[in-house]
Amino acid sequence: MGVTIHDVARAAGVSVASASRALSGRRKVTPEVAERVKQAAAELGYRPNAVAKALRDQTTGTIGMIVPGIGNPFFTTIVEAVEHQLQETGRDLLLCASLYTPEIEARRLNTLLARRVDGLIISPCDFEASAPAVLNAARQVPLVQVDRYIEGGGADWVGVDDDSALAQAVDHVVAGGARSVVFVSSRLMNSSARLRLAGFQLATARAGIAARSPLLGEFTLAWGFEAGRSLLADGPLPDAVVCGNDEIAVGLLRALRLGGVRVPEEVSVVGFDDVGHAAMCDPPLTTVRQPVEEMAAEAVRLLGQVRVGEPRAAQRIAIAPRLVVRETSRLATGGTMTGDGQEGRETT
Amino acid sequence: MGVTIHDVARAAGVSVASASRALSGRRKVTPEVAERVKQAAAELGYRPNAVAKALRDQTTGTIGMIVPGIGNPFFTTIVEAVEHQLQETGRDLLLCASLYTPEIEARRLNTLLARRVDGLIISPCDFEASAPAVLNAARQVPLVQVDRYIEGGGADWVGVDDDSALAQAVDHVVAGGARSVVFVSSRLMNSSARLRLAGFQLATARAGIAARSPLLGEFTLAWGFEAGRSLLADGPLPDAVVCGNDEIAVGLLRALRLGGVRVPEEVSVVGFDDVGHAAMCDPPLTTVRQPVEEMAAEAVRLLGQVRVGEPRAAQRIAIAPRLVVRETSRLATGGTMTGDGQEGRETT
DNA sequence: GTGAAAGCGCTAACAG
DNA sequence: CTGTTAGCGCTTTCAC
Repeated sequence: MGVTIHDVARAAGVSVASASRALSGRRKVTPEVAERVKQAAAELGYRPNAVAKALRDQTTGTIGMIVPGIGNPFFTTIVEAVEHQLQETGRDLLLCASLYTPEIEARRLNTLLARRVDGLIISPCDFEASAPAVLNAARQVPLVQVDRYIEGGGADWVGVDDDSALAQAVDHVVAGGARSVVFVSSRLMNSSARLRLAGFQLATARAGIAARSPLLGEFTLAWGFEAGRSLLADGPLPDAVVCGNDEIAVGLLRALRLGGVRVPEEVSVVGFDDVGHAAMCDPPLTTVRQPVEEMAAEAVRLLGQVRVGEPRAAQRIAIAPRLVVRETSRLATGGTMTGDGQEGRETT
Repeated sequence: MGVTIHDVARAAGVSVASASRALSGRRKVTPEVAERVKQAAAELGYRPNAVAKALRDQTTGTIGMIVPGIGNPFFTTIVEAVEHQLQETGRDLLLCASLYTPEIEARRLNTLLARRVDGLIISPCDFEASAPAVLNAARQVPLVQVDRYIEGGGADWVGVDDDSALAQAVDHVVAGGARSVVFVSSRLMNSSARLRLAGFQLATARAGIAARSPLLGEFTLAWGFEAGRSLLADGPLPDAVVCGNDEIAVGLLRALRLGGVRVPEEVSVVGFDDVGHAAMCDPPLTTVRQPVEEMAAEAVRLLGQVRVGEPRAAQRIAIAPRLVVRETSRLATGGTMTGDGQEGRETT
């Protein structure tokens, strides 16, 4: 470690200024000088110091990202997509997990700000408690929220259109003959949980069917499993269960299976996200696919638009999702699907 | 953005040196000065510039991590564990995905080196092709490999004891009565695939049972599904299938189910990793649990031991895994397990 | 086209 | 205990 541009300049017999110009190519130098410098750099194994460059340029080429947890496959997918988007523009991702805790989240925000990230992409863990830290960060650096957001609408956001999503899910099970349907999701500390519940209630009201009181816990396999058991224990089963995410749906499926309930013959189940293993559980899960790549692309694009200190209306971009029909839901015709379990039939 | 330590010093009526000392607390200042400085910093909303500090200190407090892909839940888990370990010591994670491509991997290594990470944790995607770039990086900065490693043994590594893992898996299905068993895994471009196949062959030889020729593809759900189909197509089924990871196992399970094969009555299936949804698939998967937290802790600890340029024998730490028996494998007694599907019975 | 020098923000000598 | 100053490695005026 430790060959600097001074070493390169000396070896090439030019000034550091010329060396810098030759290496960056952003300014004219004699071809002969350029050649000599590049040669020297290669021979010495010169590697530009990004830290020094960052200090000088006041820009790090680094984007900070904070998600509640990397264990949740949905967040994983979105991290992956964002990382991919950033590659395109030569930037790197500084990744943090808030572990679903506003205090940790605030701390992570501070260290990212201290590291002078050029922008921040965050899925705030708590609708209310996350707000102060997020708004404060947004004052310092371009910030866009993904999936979850904070109350008050003070910062840009890109996510899915939950109303559309839930309407598709509810209409689908209703078309399959469901007359009573229950929603199993997370407690309402985050925006996704709130929006999805609201969307569900709207959709069931519009469809004129009985929405039993929702079961609210966490976005986890374990909660889905538990909810499934309590459904089994608490009297007559609903015709359909709509879930707040796929993890819940998979856990629920497992509980129903253990309880001897046939899906979809007795109960239809619909998930949300379409994570990788949704197509491989048994039966393959009917779910609402989040447009993750689009969301990531949109988030990165938005990030480039934001100018700190330039007052401008906060953008909210809700992308319409698509229902992917697999085999946990009854079809309108009354039959069930067959297939190889890999690809579902998609609604148009 | 832009309140510096100079601003704080001026506001407090002291020199930048005193301000720095007061803020860091690493040197004596009058309590009264300390108070004034802290007050001024708070009022101005001063946030130390980590980039400047890094340039000055020649250390960034940043660890780079490169994994083949974030889509694979095993890597996700390990990233999560490493991130968690780093938090403890106030360091941050610069995360990259190589997308299973040595060229991209080499490029990512270079940018991490340019960013002057204090250390590197990598799971090299290719046993051979990854070697030059990884060894070169190891020459510049402390580097430890996790899970996968490169040929030649030139760099530190921490992972699982694959021989022990496969022995446990094979012995378990043999105890359950299996006389023929096939191994479904990834092609041999990475060390995990090689070691696991070797471990499998060793274990079957020792057990004196028929190991049919292995099916080698990728560590994905899709490959597991495909392998399952070809097993169904290609004549008599084996008594047991041991898989290179859980993704493969879950895909395979699905294919067998579609083919009308009962698991574990007709075929036992064993996975590898014990990722989150292994307990929730149907039936819950018997698998070998990777000690991910220990691996991450060990990797971070090792990183602290390495001194670049100090020649020292490369460490190789193989942690023994544990077989988690769930319901895809026949037990020695000939029966199958029952349970809530959440926790498996663990071997001691 | 090239070089000298300033300066990004910070901390650690080094004097006082 | 406090202040002044050098310098981390880089790019970019500003003169020549």
